[in-house]
Amino acid sequence: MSAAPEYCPVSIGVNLLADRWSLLIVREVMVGSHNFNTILRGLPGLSRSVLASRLRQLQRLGVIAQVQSPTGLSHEYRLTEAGEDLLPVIEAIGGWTVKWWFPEPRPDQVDNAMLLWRMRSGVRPRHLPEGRTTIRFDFTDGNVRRGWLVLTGTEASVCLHDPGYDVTVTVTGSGTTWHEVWYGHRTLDDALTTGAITLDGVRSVTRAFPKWFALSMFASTVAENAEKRELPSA
Amino acid sequence: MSAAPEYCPVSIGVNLLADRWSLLIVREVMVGSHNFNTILRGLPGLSRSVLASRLRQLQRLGVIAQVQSPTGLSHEYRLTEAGEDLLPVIEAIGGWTVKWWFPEPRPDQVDNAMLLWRMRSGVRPRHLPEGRTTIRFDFTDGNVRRGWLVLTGTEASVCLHDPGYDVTVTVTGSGTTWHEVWYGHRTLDDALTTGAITLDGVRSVTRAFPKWFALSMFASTVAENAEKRELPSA
DNA sequence: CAGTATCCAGTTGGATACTG
DNA sequence: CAGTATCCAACTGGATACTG
Repeated sequence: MSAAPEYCPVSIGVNLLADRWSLLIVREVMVGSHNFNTILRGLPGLSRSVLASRLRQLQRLGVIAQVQSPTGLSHEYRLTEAGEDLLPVIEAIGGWTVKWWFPEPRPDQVDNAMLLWRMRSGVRPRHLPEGRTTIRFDFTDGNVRRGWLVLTGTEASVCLHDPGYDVTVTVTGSGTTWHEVWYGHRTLDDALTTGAITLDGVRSVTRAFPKWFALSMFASTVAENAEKRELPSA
Repeated sequence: MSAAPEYCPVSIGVNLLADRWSLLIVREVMVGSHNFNTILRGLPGLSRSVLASRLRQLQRLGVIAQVQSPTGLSHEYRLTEAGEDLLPVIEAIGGWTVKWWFPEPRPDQVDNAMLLWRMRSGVRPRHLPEGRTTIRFDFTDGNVRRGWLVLTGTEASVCLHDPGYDVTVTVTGSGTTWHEVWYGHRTLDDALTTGAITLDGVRSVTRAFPKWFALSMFASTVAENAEKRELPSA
């Protein structure tokens, strides 16, 4: 902020957005976290005061807005059109990282709770039965060994303690395997046929699994890169 | 750096690249600044110590490399393939800014010297005569009132004092007009036909002006946005 | 629950002088 | 020219407690 902001699009943009949290907050809102504590939960390491300050700035920039929630009782954070327009920036950064800086996860990077949190936003309720669907994940390794994804037509939530609902499908596999699948290092098909991951429960839901369960937005890029590396020069 | 880096492409990428200078340094190298002081010159507000530190980090990241210069006497900074791959990130940020945060320049944002510096990297020597071409810019307003662009087949340099060469073409116009043209708020054609900018000198060079003189990489986007704004809803 | 206020340690970064 | 070393002021950001 010391130097006069140069009149140059890249320079201005970098000054507005390029800090440790702004884009991550935008991404978090983009994938479905719409209130303060939810955003905070999705961004480990971010402190309350910094989030508050960044939210203010992003509102000033017209990237995020506070709107009345459907109930009208409260308000929530939503992206404006300018905020949605940051998707290409986020994709470009993620795409670059995936190409140049994204090895398979080390064991200490495996965080099952965070993975469930990410999975939550990938669910496509259109391909699920009416009413509530409860998926229980049994991880055979990692920091958290069991978690629930509770899905209704409009909402997806993560529980780390038994919510008490009937379990529609139980998913078993190692946290490492799930990370590899989610981020595209390994295909779901492969993990299922080798038995690294197993699905048990209501048939219609397990069979449609790949339909309603979306992977990370970078999974296909990671997979392509892995292929290229295996075929060094065509 | 306090929190454990999350295993997520966007998060990792943001941590690696999203600071006030890294991407701007990459851009500066990309457009033709290959040594320390040249980069420094292109980035007002950046201090020597910070540049040194960022260059080290970018080398560590494999984005920039120090290579022997053609003469072999010295070395220079060049982008690696990973560095060139950051172009989409830079374009995405610049594109977003141009769409949402890029009004016409205020008078105090007009910096003719910096504009010449930017123009330097847009020159396409293919469309210029053999040998040296010297363009003199006479600005009718702004911080710097006269500047020279000295172009050879392989190099383009900026002088703020008379280099002494024969002037091939003299360009006259206000700094504000040039900013508007360069960044796409106004077309060169328009500025020439209204006489806001005039070109004098060797005919073949003036006639080919739009061929060898490239505008900012965002000029076309700025122009498109301006059009859209004039036709509110089609 | 959704933030704000306060405090303080740690880091960043600008200026300047210096070295090879 | 191409950086490095040093110094110090300013800012950042985490922790915690507090308010509506």
